[in-house]
Amino acid sequence: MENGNDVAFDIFLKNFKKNVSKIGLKNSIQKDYILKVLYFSKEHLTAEEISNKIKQNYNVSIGIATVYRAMKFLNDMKLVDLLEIGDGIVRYELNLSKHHDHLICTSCGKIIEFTDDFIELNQIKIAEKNNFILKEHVMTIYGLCESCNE
Amino acid sequence: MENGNDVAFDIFLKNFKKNVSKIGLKNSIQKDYILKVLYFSKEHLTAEEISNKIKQNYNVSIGIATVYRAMKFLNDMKLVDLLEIGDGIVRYELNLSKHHDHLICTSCGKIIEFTDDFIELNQIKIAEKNNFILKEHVMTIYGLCESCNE
DNA sequence: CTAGTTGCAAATGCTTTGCACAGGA
DNA sequence: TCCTGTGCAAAGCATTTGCAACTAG
Repeated sequence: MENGNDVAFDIFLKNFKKNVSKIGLKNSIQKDYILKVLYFSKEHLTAEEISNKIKQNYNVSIGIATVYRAMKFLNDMKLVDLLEIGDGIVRYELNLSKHHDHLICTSCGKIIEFTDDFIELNQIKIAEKNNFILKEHVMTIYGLCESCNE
Repeated sequence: MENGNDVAFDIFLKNFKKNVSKIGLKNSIQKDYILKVLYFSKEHLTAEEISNKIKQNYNVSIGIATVYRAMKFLNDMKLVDLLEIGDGIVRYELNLSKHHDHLICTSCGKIIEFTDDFIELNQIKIAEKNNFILKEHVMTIYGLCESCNE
């Protein structure tokens, strides 16, 4: 999958490149690899991990500064979400599907995603009640996962 | 208030000191001032701000390292909660009342606290559904506050 | 050709830590 | 006295930035 062809990813990448061009910016092989790694990774990766995976999987070296700049760019484009789990290192994930939140194991660091329609609805009410124009929300639940609780 | 007497705070501080002694550790004037500032501040303060406020309000200088060490200590004692709003600087608040969440204005940085029983209940269900032993949760809603939306 | 992009290294800025000294118990 | 807490400065680390070289359009 990662080294072969994936039609969905190809379409996604093509679309991304088109949008980049549309706003007058330039595409690069580096951004392609970064998106590829984010797309095929189910995990929430740090900048360091993204760089390492590109090296491992494709034997291409990308400067860490480039990764950080790409993440900022992708975040501005609303294509990437940031996740802070409290250890001072920002993790990134592609924002392809609908909004979801996270369940984090405080013992092993495992991250599980979940979606909850009630929370999605509730945040609107809370924002309204406080006269806020809602933008987004982050909900993170901390606990012990099944394995760590044995 | 801040320079006068506040019975509630005095009791709180006395109790804190008793607990510190109970676990065989030592009290210090520095921790007293740090707690005092946290107690009377309605805001969520950074380590730097805590140190500055102590200097301004009481004309006492406390090393920033001491503040960080105190925050870690107070956090371990579950007396202080950390708040990360995404700018890379950790903010602290005394955890005296029941759990609450935050509404943050992405324009001016204003922080409003709110409590929502539904969210409190819902997190339990979500944790259970994923076989997690619930510890705590953090919910943060981002948006534009009234003033910033004019 | 021209402006955005990359890579490296240096700089930044928050937080932590080593160590000598001060000060609670 | 003994051991923890403090203060300072240095170290650590993730992230950002300056700049020269590179490259897409």
